[in-house]
Amino acid sequence: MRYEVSGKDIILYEDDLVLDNVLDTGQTFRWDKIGENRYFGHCLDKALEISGENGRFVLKDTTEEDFLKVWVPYFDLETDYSKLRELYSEDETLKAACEFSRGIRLLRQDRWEALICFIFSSNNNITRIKGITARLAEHYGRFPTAEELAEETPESLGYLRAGFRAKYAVDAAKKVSSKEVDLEEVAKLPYEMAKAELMKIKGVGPKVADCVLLSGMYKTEAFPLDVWMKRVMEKYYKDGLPEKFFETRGIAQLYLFNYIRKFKGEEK
DNA sequence: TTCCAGGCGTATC
DNA sequence: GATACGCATGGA
Repeated sequence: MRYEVSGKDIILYEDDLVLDNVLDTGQTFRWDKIGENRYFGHCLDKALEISGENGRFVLKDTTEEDFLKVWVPYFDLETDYSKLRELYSEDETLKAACEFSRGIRLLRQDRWEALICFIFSSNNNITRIKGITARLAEHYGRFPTAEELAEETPESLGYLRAGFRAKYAVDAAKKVSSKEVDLEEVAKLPYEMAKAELMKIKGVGPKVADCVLLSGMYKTEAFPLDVWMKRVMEKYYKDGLPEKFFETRGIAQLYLFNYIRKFKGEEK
């Protein structure tokens, strides 16, 4: 990764980044595609328009300070994914998935934002999840804090049209704001303990917890098993994923998920 | 109309 | 601990 300041913009040079494979694959629900290789979205209250392809990107109207403090960590630009892919290439399926899903990265999202967004993701589709989170942020003019959301009720959140998930969001807000579930502390716990803590929140089961642990707390052992990943496991890993991938299986999951959903999905 | 969407809580065995 | 079922909403 290298970059330069160009007027009000930042120019980013990074060969290992494909926006469609990072911002439009169900890892985050806070970005909209506004053109070919062009997205507008948020990390908490920070908004950004990013565009580009083939290793060159423009972060529009971005200070160098925001770039270094917010977007470098968010896009995980300090991690060398080629070393991971080298490891993954020892496995035939993972190798194919990596070749298909070029430029995937694990987003380092805000913990609280990830928790709420993935609560809204359960038994839901990406378009609706984006709509719900957009209405939530629009209502407050920014992404609400846990304290603010804890004042709400499932009824007062009716405008979200989140269905049965509204009560889960309120429960999460109450437990997080009261520190019954202290996200700062949870992030420090080892994977299994952290997962158990998150699952104290209603609406947070194994899958949602793993998504929050992976993209909200960067625990790369977290391995979200949804319907698509269950198909992957049945088809390619009947005896389980090889042990050598355990520590980073969450990132392997990103490649496999995109592979089965976009590529194998089209084959029917 | 019916089915499904990156699941989860609850009841039941 | 495993399995079945309902759940709000909206697009296909």
